[in-house]
Amino acid sequence: MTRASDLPAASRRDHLIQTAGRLFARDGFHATGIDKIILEAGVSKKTLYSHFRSKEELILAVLRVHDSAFRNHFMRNVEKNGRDARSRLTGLFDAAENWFEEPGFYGCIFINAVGEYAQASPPIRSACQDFKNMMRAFILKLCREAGADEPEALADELALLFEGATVTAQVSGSSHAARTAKRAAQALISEHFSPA
Amino acid sequence: MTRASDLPAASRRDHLIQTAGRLFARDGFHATGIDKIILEAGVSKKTLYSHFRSKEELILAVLRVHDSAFRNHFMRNVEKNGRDARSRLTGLFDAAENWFEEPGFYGCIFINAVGEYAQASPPIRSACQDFKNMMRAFILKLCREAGADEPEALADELALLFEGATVTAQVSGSSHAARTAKRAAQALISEHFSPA
DNA sequence: GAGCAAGGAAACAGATCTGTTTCCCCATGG
DNA sequence: CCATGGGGAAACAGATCTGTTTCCTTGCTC
Repeated sequence: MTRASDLPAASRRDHLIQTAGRLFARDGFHATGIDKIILEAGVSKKTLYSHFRSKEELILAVLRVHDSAFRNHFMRNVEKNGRDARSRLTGLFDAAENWFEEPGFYGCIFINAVGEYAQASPPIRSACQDFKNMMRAFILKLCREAGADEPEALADELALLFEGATVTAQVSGSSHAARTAKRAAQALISEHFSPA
Repeated sequence: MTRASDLPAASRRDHLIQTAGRLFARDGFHATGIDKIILEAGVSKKTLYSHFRSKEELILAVLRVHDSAFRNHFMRNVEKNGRDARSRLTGLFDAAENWFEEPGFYGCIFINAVGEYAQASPPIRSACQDFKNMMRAFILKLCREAGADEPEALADELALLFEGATVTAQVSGSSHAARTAKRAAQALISEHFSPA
């Protein structure tokens, strides 16, 4: 068990964000009360509110941290396992499969956040849009590096497959959608390269 | 304004489901209190609880009604606008575009429900899985009627595109994803037919 | 007109929510 | 040894949540 009281303030902040993120992902945002978060994190309410002005600010911090952490982890995974640029494109969906099979996978936290806060909190909605834009930019970079004919069009299509696989994995509770997406991606990719 | 008090009991039930569904879709499930629902529906709390044992039961009723209503509406739209069986496959995404452009579009209510209740309420999760299975079955039927080579595989792929477009439209607030999905679908479909 | 049933309005109960404040402990530095 | 300050525990405030109950009005039927 992590002893939060032994940590310096900066780490305690990270620890809170980590804990809150896990609970938000698993149970949802409204369903996760502040009391549950501080209990799980082993921290007092006073400490939480010394780091975050409100629950909304904590949610935003969770989303920001998760944004960069997930993208780092995911991009590294894709870049490492793909030999050439083109195989990295299908590698997107191998990385997705790994993600879906992680024990703490409850779908994309940004999509869930939009479902709960799209109308109530524009900043939260913006954070989610930012994430999707960054992911799309990463896919686009891969498409360019692979030399696709219309990289923008291909990136949009692959991003759709990725979203679809994520949601389907969340609802079904199975990672099988990743394989379907990969198969579809292969077909789409081969259409976006001039005949060698 | 609909005068709820003038309606027979059966219609009042429908009216409550309709109203609750609109609020759930727009603001989320936890964020929509019973008080807001009865205020908007013009009905007393006593009446609501005479029709539904609990909020969860109301949510389940909303999901069940929305399931059949949406599928009816959507299937009719697809069947009507597609001349031949194959054009009905791409027509899926024309219907999606229409859906995304409706004023009250806030994404797929089932996906949002899973985000909020996957862990807390197995019945709600089941209702969402049922919906996704029915949609997949409809797409599969279209694939078979069109004479696709591997209808199951194609149906899975098109369903992924459909999910991806829905989520992307929700997060971005634009219906553009429907066109991207249609373009990708055309490529996938052409691969699933033996060369004429 | 009398009786009856449905439903609205609103009080109520009890839990839970976010966020603030108080009090106390304890470690650290002079 | 003492002062200071960070943080835990918990009370507190005030709002809001689900769900129940009470009381009253209204309209329908006999």
